[in-house]
Amino acid sequence: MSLPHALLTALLERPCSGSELAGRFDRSIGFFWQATHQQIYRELKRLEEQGWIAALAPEAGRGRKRAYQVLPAGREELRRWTGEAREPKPLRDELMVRLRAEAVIGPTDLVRDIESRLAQHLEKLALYREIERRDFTGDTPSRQRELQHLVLQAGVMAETLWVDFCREAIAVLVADDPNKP
Amino acid sequence: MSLPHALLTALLERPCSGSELAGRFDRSIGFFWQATHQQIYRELKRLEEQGWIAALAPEAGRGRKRAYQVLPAGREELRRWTGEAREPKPLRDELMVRLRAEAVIGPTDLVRDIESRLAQHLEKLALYREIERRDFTGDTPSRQRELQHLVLQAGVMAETLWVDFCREAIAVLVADDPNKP
DNA sequence: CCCCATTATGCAACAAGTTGCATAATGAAA
DNA sequence: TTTCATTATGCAACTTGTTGCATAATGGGG
Repeated sequence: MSLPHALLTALLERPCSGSELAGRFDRSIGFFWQATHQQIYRELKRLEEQGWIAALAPEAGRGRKRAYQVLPAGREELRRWTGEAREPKPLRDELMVRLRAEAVIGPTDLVRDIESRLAQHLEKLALYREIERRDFTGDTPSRQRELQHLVLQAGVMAETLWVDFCREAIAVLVADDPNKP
Repeated sequence: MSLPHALLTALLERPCSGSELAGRFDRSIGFFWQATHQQIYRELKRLEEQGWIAALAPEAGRGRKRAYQVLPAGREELRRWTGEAREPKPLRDELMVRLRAEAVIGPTDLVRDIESRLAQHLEKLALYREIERRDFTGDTPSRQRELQHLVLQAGVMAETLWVDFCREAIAVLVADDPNKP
């Protein structure tokens, strides 16, 4: 149950409309939490019914844009949820299943996919580093900025891990495959 | 759509019953892919209907234990799926949402939860290292063993990343919190 | 022998994620 | 002015994950 809380967080950072939220979940928030516009609207409706958010007056422009803001009850719920004890989510990635599958089946095209993944992770790592340079350079930041930087660093660490892992995987997959040079 | 393929992989590694699969998904396979027994039975039924697996004769013992094995069509499907191009799954962890939430709300009990997580990740890292020492030490292994080792290494890398990240997070959370020493 | 605990299988309800499709409102181009 | 493209919102169906609960079969203990 994290989408409602991700929405509360995003709206506390900046009140905005459903479609703007969708855009933010495709980009900045989407680096660590993803959601489709269908999900977002579904959840916004629920949050409103629960009295955690309220819609503002509709805005001018194309469509029927309507912004939302967090109410005190919503803020309190987010505080409660943030501080509660929760279990870490174990690693769960289908690439691991595929590696185990190739182990038992023999050579497949998996190594090509991993090469493609390596490129994608390198690209994303470069993007994160660029964002870091652009947004988190300079003087002593506020606590808020430090925490935001921390979340970005998690992304950097994750992409770095995947880059390293892809390289190792390629080495293993190529080493014993008679069809590869 | 990975549970069916995880099941095919597990059954190719070793034919066994639904409840044994449930046990393996709680332990070894569960290090990189998790599933409840309800899911497993649901999926086994589907795999059987699709002609990818077949049930063997019931075994002696408590309950109604029935083992499954993979059929040629199932093996072929697993080969196809393993080699196909697939997108990497982006980072998605509610701890990131919570850190962003604390950034906008102010101090909560999140640091206590992260301290608890640090302990859990250290413990799991030690477990993985022990498994590595026990199962993957010695001479030149087969390709299969190398790939299995690789998947375990992914677990080691992931736990190491979480250990490092928890430490950084604790440092940031504690640094500016007037309620912490 | 009977009872209880354990093992094995599986139905059901609900939540959350994914994908397809739709309507309403507006702005820009012809 | 009309038409088309874009923006914004949202319903619906399905899949996958989560949790509760249930029945059948067997073994062990009293």
